[in-house]
Amino acid sequence: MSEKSAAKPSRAGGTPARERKLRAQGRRTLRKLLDAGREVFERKGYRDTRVDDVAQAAGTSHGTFYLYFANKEELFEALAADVAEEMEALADELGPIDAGATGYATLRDWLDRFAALYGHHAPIISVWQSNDAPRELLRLGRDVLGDLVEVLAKRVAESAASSDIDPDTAAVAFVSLIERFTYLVTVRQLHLRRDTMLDTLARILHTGFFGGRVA
Amino acid sequence: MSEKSAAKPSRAGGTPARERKLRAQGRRTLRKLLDAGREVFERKGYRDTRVDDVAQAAGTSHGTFYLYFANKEELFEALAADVAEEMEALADELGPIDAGATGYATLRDWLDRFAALYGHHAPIISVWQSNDAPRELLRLGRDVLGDLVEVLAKRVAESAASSDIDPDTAAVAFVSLIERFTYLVTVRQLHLRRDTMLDTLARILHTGFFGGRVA
Amino acid sequence: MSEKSAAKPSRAGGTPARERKLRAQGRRTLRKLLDAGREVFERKGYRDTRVDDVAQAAGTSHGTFYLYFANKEELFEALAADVAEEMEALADELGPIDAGATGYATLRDWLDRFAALYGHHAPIISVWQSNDAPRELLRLGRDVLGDLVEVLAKRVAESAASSDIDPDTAAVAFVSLIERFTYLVTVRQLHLRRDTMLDTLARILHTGFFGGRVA
Amino acid sequence: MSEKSAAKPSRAGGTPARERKLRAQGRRTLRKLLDAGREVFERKGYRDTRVDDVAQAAGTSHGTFYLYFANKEELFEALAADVAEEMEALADELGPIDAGATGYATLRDWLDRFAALYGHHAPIISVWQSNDAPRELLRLGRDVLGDLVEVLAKRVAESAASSDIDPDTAAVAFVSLIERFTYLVTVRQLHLRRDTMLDTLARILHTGFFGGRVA
DNA sequence: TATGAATGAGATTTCATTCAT
DNA sequence: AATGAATGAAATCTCATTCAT
Repeated sequence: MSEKSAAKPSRAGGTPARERKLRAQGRRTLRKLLDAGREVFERKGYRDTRVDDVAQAAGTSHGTFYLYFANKEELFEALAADVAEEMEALADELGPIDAGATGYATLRDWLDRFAALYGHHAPIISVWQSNDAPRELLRLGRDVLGDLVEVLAKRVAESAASSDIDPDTAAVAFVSLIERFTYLVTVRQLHLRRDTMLDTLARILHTGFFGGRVA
Repeated sequence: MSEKSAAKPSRAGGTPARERKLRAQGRRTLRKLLDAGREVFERKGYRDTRVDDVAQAAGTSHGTFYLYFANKEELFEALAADVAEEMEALADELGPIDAGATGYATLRDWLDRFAALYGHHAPIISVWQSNDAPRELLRLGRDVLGDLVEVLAKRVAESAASSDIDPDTAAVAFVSLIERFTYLVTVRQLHLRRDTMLDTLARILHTGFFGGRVA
Repeated sequence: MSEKSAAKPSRAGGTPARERKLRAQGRRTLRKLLDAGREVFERKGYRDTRVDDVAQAAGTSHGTFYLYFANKEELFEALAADVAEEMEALADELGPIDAGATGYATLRDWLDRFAALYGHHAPIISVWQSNDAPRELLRLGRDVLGDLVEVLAKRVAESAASSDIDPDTAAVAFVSLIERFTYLVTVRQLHLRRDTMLDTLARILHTGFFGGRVA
Repeated sequence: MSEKSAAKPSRAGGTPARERKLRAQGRRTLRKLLDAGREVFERKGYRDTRVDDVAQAAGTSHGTFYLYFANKEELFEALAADVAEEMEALADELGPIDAGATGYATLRDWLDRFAALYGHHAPIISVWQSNDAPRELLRLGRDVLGDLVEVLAKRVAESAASSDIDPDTAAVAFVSLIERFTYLVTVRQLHLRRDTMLDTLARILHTGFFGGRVA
């Protein structure tokens, strides 16, 4: 389990911002733009977000935006970096999963936190997966994914089920399941009770990936 | 119904095409545009595809495109309708899955066909999931998804595992897994051996969702 | 008073049609196009009428149109020529207007026929006045106008009022009044009772232009 | 109300301009676009005017136009609003017309000003009458017309001639005459001496509509 | 630091006209 | 004689980015 890193990557802003030393007012404007970015990306999606929308939502002018970010993509990356960091931290927090009740509990708890994190950052995450995202973002998505896969492959390999299944394949499958499931529930608004959902997911994953036995 | 329906929806073309009567040459051009569409959408993604690109790839002029489709979206819909139809047909072909070797075999076989179909149409499918697709396409994606979920919920409900898990949640989870997994492997080009992949997936899904026991 | 010319100018069609010898079918198609033209020009106005609209309304194909007319303007001219002819004939029918009851009656009767003719052909007429009509049409409008003005200037010059007013100015004013008035009533759909309208117009014109005295 | 209102409606510009706060330079550009609009509309007519033409005439770029007006129609409306305002002010200035020399003089004077105003704004006015103008402009034209008709109906009703003629019909006839007459003289360039013209018009209108008696 | 102003490349779409069958 | 097919010039509008104050 890694330490939560204190400083948010986004704090530095984009290239233009980093080339200057920001004073109080500058930092305030930077923050307003980041907040506005989150809000607008969520509302309109990455492609349909205009730099103008962000500037307006931040209560600044169009020109000001370019004092802090080189373009829309850079703003998004700043936001995404925060999320990626949190995601990677969460990946590190997944400990070994045994086939018994403890493993089940550990798994369910982790899923709970995963879902919460995803729910919180869904608009950002759903962009970096979205295929027609800019290269740089795809890379970032791949990195986060890679981290998750790596941890999971290790956990699966340690587990009781390791004789029957290929850990790497399984890890990708595991991530696929939780990622897409959470996406559908969160972004596409499938309505399912949270408890049922977590119980069922945990049960399936525990049984399917970790040789879990029902108590 | 597991019959393959003979007529492809796309054959009719878009609104403008349907309002004219096409002769041999017209049908040929329509076909060229559909083929070009597939190819360009695959290469550039939906958003980055220009009507001009498609026209050019089809070896026709700009204006000709609009003789057959009202706009880019209509072309995409024509292509997507074909895929949706095939997907729904495949959903109908999934029979009951028991907990034994037969169930495993049935499942593996079906996954094989699912992966093949997905692989063939990945560029189309990945668009209609992609969040910032136009409304109409989202609806289509949701329909296909709904069909899959419906069938799967039924199969899970019939199965041995039904006492521990909620069939609807499970169905969504199942679809999430196979859809996203196939996406990652196909579009994002994760390299895994096909047999290992299918074995592992089938094993996991059989155990996790259908109470499967290792032979 | 001139003879009504028996043959309608439009019968010959446009340049392409005149370069061929039309047989029965050809003449039928020509007629269908002329009728369709009238109808569509009326419905959409000159500028917003598409050659396609006319062809469709005539139940023929786009290409066929060009077998009979070189373009939209030529079709319109064919239609307008008929109207111009009728207008000019009507101008010739205006006899002398004396200051007494006979003059009043003559005037009222002629106005009645003018209004009827205008009402029947309003869509055509309102185009050739409309300022952004093509040159050729403007010329045609000017010709018709010139005819009316010429006759009226003569009638005013003959009349009792000729000492106080300039016949040419008066003629233009007269035509302006009846033309625009009829336009407003017909095309812009001002609702006025026909009898009141004719009585009032005749009274005003008789008094104002021809020294008419109330009986 | 016969006060000239100080502020020109056009000063505010179109929708986009009103959503921004203009500084000195912005106001200058706005003005250049309005002037250019007047000039180009006059030269080419509404339909044949391209946004590009206006931008070029204003010495700005294409995109700049859209910073101030949403489209060609909005620019025209801004210009037309000014004219409409002046027209309505002029309508309000027409006082009672008696049958004697005073009435004649009042009428002649008002006609003089009407002709001057029309002459100044002919290109704008001739568009809003022109039948295939956009809806919004037709409405504006109708409003101005309505104002004129209203005042005139009142003046006619008060006058000596009111027993013989219907004031509403007469009002429409009056407006028709002066509007179309001025149009023909101004736009279609009929050459008549201004004095003769005004004398004749005033004489005719005074006699025909207001029971005027020659001195 | 902030912001209004300007730019222009680029995308979409329409439609008159010509052509081949 | 008829008609479906193709073309491409032209017009509209958007928006990321740069500039000047």
